[in-house]
Amino acid sequence: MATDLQKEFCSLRDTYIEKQFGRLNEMQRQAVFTTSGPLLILAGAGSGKTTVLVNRIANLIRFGSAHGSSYTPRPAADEDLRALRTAIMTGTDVPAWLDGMMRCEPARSWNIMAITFTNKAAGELKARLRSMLGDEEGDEVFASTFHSACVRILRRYAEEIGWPRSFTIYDTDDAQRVMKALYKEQNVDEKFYPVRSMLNQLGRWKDQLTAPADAAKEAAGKTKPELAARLYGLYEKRLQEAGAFDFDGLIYYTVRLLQEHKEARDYYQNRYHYLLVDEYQDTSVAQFQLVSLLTGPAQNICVVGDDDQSIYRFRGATIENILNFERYYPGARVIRLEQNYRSTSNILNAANCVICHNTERKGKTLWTKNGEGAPVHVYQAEDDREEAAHIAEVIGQHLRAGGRLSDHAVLYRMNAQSAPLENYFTRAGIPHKIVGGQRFNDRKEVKDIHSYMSIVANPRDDVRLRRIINEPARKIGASTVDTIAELAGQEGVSMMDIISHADEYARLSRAVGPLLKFWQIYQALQQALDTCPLDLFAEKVIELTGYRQMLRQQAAAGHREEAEDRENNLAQLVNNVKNYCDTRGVDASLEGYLEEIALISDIDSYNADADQVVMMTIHSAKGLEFPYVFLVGMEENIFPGSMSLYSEEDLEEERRLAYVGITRAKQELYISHCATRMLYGRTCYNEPSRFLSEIDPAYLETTRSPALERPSRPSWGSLGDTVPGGASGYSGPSGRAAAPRSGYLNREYNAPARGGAGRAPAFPGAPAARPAAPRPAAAPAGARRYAPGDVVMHKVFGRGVVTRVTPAAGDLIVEIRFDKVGVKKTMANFAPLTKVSEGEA
DNA sequence: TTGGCTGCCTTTTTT
DNA sequence: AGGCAGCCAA
Repeated sequence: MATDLQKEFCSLRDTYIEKQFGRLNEMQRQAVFTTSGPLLILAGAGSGKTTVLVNRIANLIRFGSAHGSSYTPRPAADEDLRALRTAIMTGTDVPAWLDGMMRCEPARSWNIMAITFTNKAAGELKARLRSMLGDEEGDEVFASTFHSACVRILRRYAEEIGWPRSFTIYDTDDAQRVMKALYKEQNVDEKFYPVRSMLNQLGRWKDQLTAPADAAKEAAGKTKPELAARLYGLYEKRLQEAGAFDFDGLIYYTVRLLQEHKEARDYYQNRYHYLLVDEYQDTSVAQFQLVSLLTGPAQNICVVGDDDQSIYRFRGATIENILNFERYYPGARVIRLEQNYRSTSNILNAANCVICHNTERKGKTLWTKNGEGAPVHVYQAEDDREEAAHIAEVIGQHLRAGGRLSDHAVLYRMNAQSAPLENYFTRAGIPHKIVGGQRFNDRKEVKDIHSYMSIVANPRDDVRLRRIINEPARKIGASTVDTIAELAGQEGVSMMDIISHADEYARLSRAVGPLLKFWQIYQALQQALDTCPLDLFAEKVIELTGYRQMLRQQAAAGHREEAEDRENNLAQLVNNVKNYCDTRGVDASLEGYLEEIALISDIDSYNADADQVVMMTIHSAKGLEFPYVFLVGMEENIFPGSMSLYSEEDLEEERRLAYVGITRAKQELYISHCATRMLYGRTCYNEPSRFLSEIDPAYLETTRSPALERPSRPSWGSLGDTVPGGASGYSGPSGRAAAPRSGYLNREYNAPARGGAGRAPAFPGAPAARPAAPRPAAAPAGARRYAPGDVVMHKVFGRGVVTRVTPAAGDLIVEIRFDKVGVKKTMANFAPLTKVSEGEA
């Protein structure tokens, strides 16, 4: 029986704990104080879910389930109450001797596991835990991505399920190579069943935990599924032989391991008492199963997600996980976080309007105490180029008013849309960064060198071996490689084993020279690994394999630009290895490095600090926020994409994507669409997106391009205003100069390759052979010449004075000191620049 | 075996 | 438009 003193102590303790989390709103606090049992937090965009996660972990560690309980480890004394009251009043921590009474069944930090989807999210979580709990305690919480968590588990138990401890991780490209090899062996026609869709199918099976045998049963009698199921079995076998997992395999086999091996299961269930899962709406069946296996009977599982932001259904995410959470876990608590701290109400209302049109959702309406803000700007552009110009102009206005470039993000549906924007931005001299698209580690030369490094770490890795055995060319052709593979298959050894005694096989006699030479190179690499630090090893790989020499030759043979680029990328690779060594110190290992690069992506290295406009797909932008967001290409066939127009489910996913895009904006949102656009080399006329018409016009402010107000005028009629004298390219005095290679202007130097031709289009996409005739008088021939002292008007940066002019690559680099935004460099032929007055020559 | 040319296809993609 | 795969000629 609790004494009155104890009761009072508990109530004061509640007050104290509440105050510790006083900056949270009521719903957030409820989420934090629900410490045990299954909990589903439906967290709307911008509702502070990371804050909730971090605070919930902090509460688990500092107070456990003390809040709202009547537990005290010993009878409370007057002195205890007094100290507690003081702490509450002064806002200080309780004295150490009270610590024991403040907590009930607290968790230790190493008993907590938090799983996210991206390295970036995991990193952010870790950083915030460190700052809340202190470095030491914060680091002890296991926060990682699904995939790294699985790698960690498999590194411990892989042998239990027949994989080597030092397994390799295959990316999509590796997987494709395996599948293509299988197609060849099995005489499957790629046109009958494209490799991509085949791999998608296998991925879906793995996401759904369907084993090859079950897939075969399910597929019986249907030609295509039967083929897929057969290849599924072969593919998995092939990967096991290579000692590799693909991305889906990492999850799939971890689940299998935990299902089948009690010891492994018990280990993790005893180790982790509390599980938290972020972005739960993006989990697959397999990931759900993984989580529930790790949770064990205690069911202390907390998942955070937003069904309205589920945008990876196409990759196996099942929105049902979130919709059915309560069915899986009877008695689960559901808490909705609907207060938004990010956006203005106009932006939020627009987002709500759009998402309301979906039927498959839990239902949730975001609101905010932030003001109404500006209406959502909708701009109808003439074409994609003019859309870019308009965005640049708006950014320019903000800059002149003191805004920062990095406050602006341009978001699009697909990577292909970045090209016209990027063109305009580089030419106008607007610093920008494209996130996503071709990743550094996906570049051919980088992948090649990594493949060499992989086969040193894992000689069984036939896929990577095939990749580089003739790269650079060493007279080991496809037929030789096939023979080796066949021999390896017959003898049940790896291809490298065959190569190491190539001279013993009559069938390889023709290629025996090159093969033994390759074997020598391989041995030299192994030796280099044993004797050098890792970064030097990487350097030696580039050298010993002849890769550098090959690039040098290509450079000499007239591909200088490309070959130099590649060599620079390899230098960067060596740099990355060095960085890896520096951060890992004595723990650095080849396997560790390869694992890291396999699991890291472009968005992870996105750094919001650099003052640049960011451009990325909406998918990549999930989880990010920006004061000013431009949502471009809001057109039917683009957004929603033409592939999704005929399926209600796909359309709903597109709509969620639109919702994600809209809710990235904090202060102002600019949505634009074009009357005309170039897509796949074809001119398209797309209607404005249906998502636009779903928004109540009360939240919108619509403007059109001036060019569209005069529909009879040819479209280029307006170009002259923005690009004076565009047609008469000034060619640098001596034609092409060597391109300097620094700064954000990098790509511009290459751009005007058509340089001195005199008929170069003002912009890509502008009519190429436009005669000099219909151009406004404001742009006389020769307007492209600038001299220091000239006063110019730039469409984005405003008024400025030319400080320096340098000829380069058939164009002029004009350095201008702008009144409002400081010194910038632009290209004379392409910048939206007008001369106001001549300087003193 | 290599390289060049032609013809095809084109979403999104945290890992 | 552009990147890639596949085919053919040397």
